[in-house]
Amino acid sequence: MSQFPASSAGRRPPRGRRRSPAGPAGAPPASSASRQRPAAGESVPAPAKKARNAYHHGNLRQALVDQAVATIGARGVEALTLREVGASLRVSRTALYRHFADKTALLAAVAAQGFRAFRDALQEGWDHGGRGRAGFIGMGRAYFRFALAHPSHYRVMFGGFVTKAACDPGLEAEAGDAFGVLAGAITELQGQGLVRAGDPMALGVYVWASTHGLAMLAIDGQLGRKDVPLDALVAVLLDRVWDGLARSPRA
Amino acid sequence: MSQFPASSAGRRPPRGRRRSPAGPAGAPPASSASRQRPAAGESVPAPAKKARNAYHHGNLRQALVDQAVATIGARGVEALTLREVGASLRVSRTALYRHFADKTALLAAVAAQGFRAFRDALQEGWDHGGRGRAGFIGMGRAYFRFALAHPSHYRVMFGGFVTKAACDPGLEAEAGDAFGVLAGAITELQGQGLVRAGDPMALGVYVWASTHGLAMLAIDGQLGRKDVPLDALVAVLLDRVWDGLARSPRA
DNA sequence: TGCGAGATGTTGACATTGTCAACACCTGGG
DNA sequence: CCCAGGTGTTGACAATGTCAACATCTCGCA
Repeated sequence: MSQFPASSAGRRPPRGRRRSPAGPAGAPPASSASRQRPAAGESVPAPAKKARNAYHHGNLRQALVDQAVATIGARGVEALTLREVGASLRVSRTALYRHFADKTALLAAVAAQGFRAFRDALQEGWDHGGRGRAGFIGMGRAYFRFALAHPSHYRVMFGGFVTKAACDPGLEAEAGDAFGVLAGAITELQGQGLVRAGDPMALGVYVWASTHGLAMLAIDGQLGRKDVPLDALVAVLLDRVWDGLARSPRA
Repeated sequence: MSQFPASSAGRRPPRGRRRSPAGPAGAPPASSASRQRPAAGESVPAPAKKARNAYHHGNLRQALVDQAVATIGARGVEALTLREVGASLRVSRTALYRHFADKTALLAAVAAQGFRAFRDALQEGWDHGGRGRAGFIGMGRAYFRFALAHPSHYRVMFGGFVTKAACDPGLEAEAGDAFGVLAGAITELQGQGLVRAGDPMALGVYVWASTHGLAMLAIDGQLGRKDVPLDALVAVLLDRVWDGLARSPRA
């Protein structure tokens, strides 16, 4: 939604109702139980933990996020409707407000879930590639694999639907973790003498920006009728990025 | 006030929705081939008869685009409301439908106007920098100057609000022109022996993706916490991109 | 010159959507 | 056992994009 004070009529003071939307949103120190998806994974089988009471859902919060992820994946963010999410879960349209402050908060949770999976994907690509040049390329390929396999989810993470800083400090941390994988890899490559010296953060931003940029251009159809196939573009880009990153060959 | 020179670029046949009952499947606007794209900022001999009647606006189409650009620049795309655009121009909320098929079409026009100014900015940076390495860096800086000066407009151009191919063939052409400046520069640099051989398209995508990625990350606040100032990131990125592009030093 | 067809603009209406308020239900801890 | 509060429900509302029907203006042509 708007990052600006709603132009519409002033919001009434949130009278007693609004339970702590900031409480569970960020990092609820009390309930570690509500936090139950540490690893990658897209869809989750029904929790089925508590025999659903027909009134209390059991784990509505996570179910809402999963449903939102599913809808977004299938039909895009713009098609996401709170009412439909509720209906899909056999729950009224406003049940969601017991778990999220508003639609943006739901999107933030969706983004956070994406960042966790994303981080794992990057890490996997780096490790699996052997943590050298091949690991770097592997990480890059994993980046594109993720972005192109879940373009809509990726857009929620990076498309400015959620303003991280303002919205959810936890989300910013998740995003930071994903970046951390990249920054760590660069530091390691520097240690191996494969990558030039320099602030790993700045170099990491270079790498991230390049991959992110190509992913976004591809997702948004900006590369439409270029005759070069996307795979080739990815390959060229990763090669060029590596060359831009590599230790200068004569010093 | 619009952010860009109010160019009343080539008038095309009005694409407004035709509500005529007999509308034969789209009623293709004849003579769309005569479309031309003058340089942004250029003023076509506009219909001199301005404010003529208070009923007919004179040049509502361009006024709508300008107003949309202004609102978007001031308060972001999400704050853009057709009703408000109309009200600002002293025109009813649906007057717009005589000139645009829907809101997306208006955004497409906004994007197209942005692409023209963008192309000119890139060209200017390239020329002004002397069409060598300095020109390349100048073009890159111009890129960021534009994106950061008009972040919301930039998002409309690149943020997937408009799906180019489907929406407006003209828009795709405008975007292609902007990219063409970059591709042309690369070709020229190859001719000068400064840039490695290879498909200029693919190399151009590499450069574009890198700059676009950093611009997007910056605009969407993804770099928030990093202590490295943005200027430094830009400088590092352009240097790295150039190195990745430069002729391999020993082959 | 006069006129009618189409371009341009207006008002009314509607479905959709996010969100709030007030209320109902359920569950766990004293 | 009982109630405080978490969880879910219905009703309502304002904002918005868009359509339909209508009003007004302009220009090309007879």
